[in-house]
Amino acid sequence: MESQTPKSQTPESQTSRRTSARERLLAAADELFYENGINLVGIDRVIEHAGVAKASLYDCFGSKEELIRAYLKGRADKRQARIVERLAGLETPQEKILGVFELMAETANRPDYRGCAFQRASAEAGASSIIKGTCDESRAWLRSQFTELARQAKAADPELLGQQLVFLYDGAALAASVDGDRNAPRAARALAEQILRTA
Amino acid sequence: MESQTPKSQTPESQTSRRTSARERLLAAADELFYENGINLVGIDRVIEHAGVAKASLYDCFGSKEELIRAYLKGRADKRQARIVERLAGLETPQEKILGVFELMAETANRPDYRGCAFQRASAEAGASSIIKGTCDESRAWLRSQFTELARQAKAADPELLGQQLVFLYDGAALAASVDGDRNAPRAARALAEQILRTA
DNA sequence: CTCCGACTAGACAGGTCTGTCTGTATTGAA
DNA sequence: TTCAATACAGACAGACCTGTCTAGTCGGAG
Repeated sequence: MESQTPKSQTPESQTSRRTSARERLLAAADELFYENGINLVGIDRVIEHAGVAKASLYDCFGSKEELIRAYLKGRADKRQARIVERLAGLETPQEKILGVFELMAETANRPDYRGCAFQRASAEAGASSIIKGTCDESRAWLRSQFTELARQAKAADPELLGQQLVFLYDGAALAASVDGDRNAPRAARALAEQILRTA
Repeated sequence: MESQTPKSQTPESQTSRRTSARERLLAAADELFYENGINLVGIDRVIEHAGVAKASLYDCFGSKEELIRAYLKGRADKRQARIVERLAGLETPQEKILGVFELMAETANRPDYRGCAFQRASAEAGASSIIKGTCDESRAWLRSQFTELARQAKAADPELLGQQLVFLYDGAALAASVDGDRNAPRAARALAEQILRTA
């Protein structure tokens, strides 16, 4: 332990406080942005909720837009991981497709559910291609999952079925949040099941 | 023509300029709010685009929120009239249901299409129950139309089918605007047709 | 002709927003 | 101990926002 790799030790402990501030900022941003919308939440509210200085925010992220991007990327990664994990436990492509809707039903039942973060951010993002691009990525991933599962289910037109399943997913998420219709994901699941049966 | 009804003539000519200012404001609001979102468009841009003084705006509407409400109400009325007119020319409830999706396909093909105004306003509206309420009204009306048509089509569960048709409608509108998927309404129509056939 | 209601132009107040900057405290490493 | 990095608190600038207010213009009705 003399002085083998003195440089490789520093980054971890050096960044311990930095990541702490960064993580607190991300957690606060996630909570506030998702709850109230990205445009109605100012920087000051975020740093106050995170218990962090304003300068730290701009050291870590550089701009509000970049903080929003990081918030959306975190949401996207978490949703993707949830879906992948759920699908891994299921056998047939039909079960997997329905599994996505069941997962949404569970998520939508949580009291802090406010709908799909990417739908809302897309609606709020004006000319910011950074924000819109992050949303598009996540949407494209979900659609490709549905399309691939439709292909495995030997659908006549997997692209079309994938597209239609996204309609159901988006429509149910919207109804669950905007209309407060907690049963929406189950109704969407029921329709997906019907489609898969007749297809 | 001596002096029969001097009082009943005045209101029309008196309000001619007022309505003109009001209509110009509404037209400008419709264009700017729909194109850019209600939160990203300031009062100054609206009055400049309308060629109207700021005081006139506050004389006519009293607040930005009320202007937004009027803009949404106008959109709601126009959409409702379009749908009612289209349905009147169709015979069976099945045709009528599909007619709503055909109407959306036509609307979504217009170059200035930016998706459903109520979806976007709902996402942007924070705590404003006035704005949210106006959106909810229009959404509820569409859903009741679908449900009623489903009942006429002798669906086993008209409420459920109406709900599911709204999923398709919302999902297609979202895909058409957010993903730029111009074919989305036709894909939604195709699925609606399939559901109606098997039901 | 005179008055009144609608409209215009634009200054102004008071607030919020993002982003920058100064200066200080802590902490681990050399 | 000394140095550098990290984070802190908070003032500040500059822009933008909504909403109010003053003052003046104009057309039509009495």
